[in-house]
Amino acid sequence: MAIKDVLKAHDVKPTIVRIKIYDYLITNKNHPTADKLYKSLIDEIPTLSRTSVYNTMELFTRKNLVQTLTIEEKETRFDADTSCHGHFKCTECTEVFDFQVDISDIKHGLPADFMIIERHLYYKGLCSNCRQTTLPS
Amino acid sequence: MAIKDVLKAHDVKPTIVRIKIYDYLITNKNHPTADKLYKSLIDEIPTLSRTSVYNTMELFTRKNLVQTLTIEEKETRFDADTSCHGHFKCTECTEVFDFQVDISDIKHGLPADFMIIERHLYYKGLCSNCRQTTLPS
DNA sequence: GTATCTGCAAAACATTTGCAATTCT
DNA sequence: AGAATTGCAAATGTTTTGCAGATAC
Repeated sequence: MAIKDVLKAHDVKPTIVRIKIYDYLITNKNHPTADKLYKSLIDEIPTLSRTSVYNTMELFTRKNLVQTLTIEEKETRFDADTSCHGHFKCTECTEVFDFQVDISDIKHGLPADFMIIERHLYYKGLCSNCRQTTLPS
Repeated sequence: MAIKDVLKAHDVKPTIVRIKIYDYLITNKNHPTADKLYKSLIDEIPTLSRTSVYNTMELFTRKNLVQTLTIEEKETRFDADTSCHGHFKCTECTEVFDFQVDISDIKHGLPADFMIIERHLYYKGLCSNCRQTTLPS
């Protein structure tokens, strides 16, 4: 399905800015911050503003086209994969990796009448690469 | 054990500011932000500054006296319970609840050579109260 | 031509930094 | 006195806001 049709299917009008941003997200599954999106796209869209990136991501989140990741304070990241999965952030290279996990049926101690809408699981640690580099023992 | 001894046990010199902050955290298990801590303690310690709150929380985190919660962008919260447990944030009343959960042995799809150092699980939704209030059906 | 989208500049906020004043031993 | 702690004021960095100009149907 073409990108513009994905946007339309989520009730989002396909504009240049939105198509390019969504394209970036699904092409580079790298959980970018707003600033990273801006810097990555400014060459392609020289008139792009940070405001538009924020506007777009707010819209995408509302329309469920992306999910918003809050792993580290001061950096909101976006993920075009809205399915339920975990995130691993390497504290050394700062890369964020997706991982598959089923957290929908974890036994938890919450009262039964709490309504759970979103579930987030993230780990922090060292990825394979950085583990070897920083702990050369 | 007296608070000052808890601090000493974690290699933290017990000063008035530090004792009051730690006292607040274990007395009100309400996952306060830095600003909430500041506002809650300014009456008791009229010379208190936000800087000291930040300094203290950074020290406490480093010395493993508290854990830092990042659930929502733009609000870092602190929890004096450093054991492994989940957090539920009610999006209506903004309250954060602890819940008991065992996530140490969740089956995940990460490569075996990733070194996991921290695990965080949080849910968002509506607590019992707000569920009744906002969905009166 | 009207509604929506975009972008600039300024504002808002949380957090950090540099440095001076204070406190503790 | 000397080292650590504290607090002020200014700086930083991210996100938001108001509004004007551009774009689309």
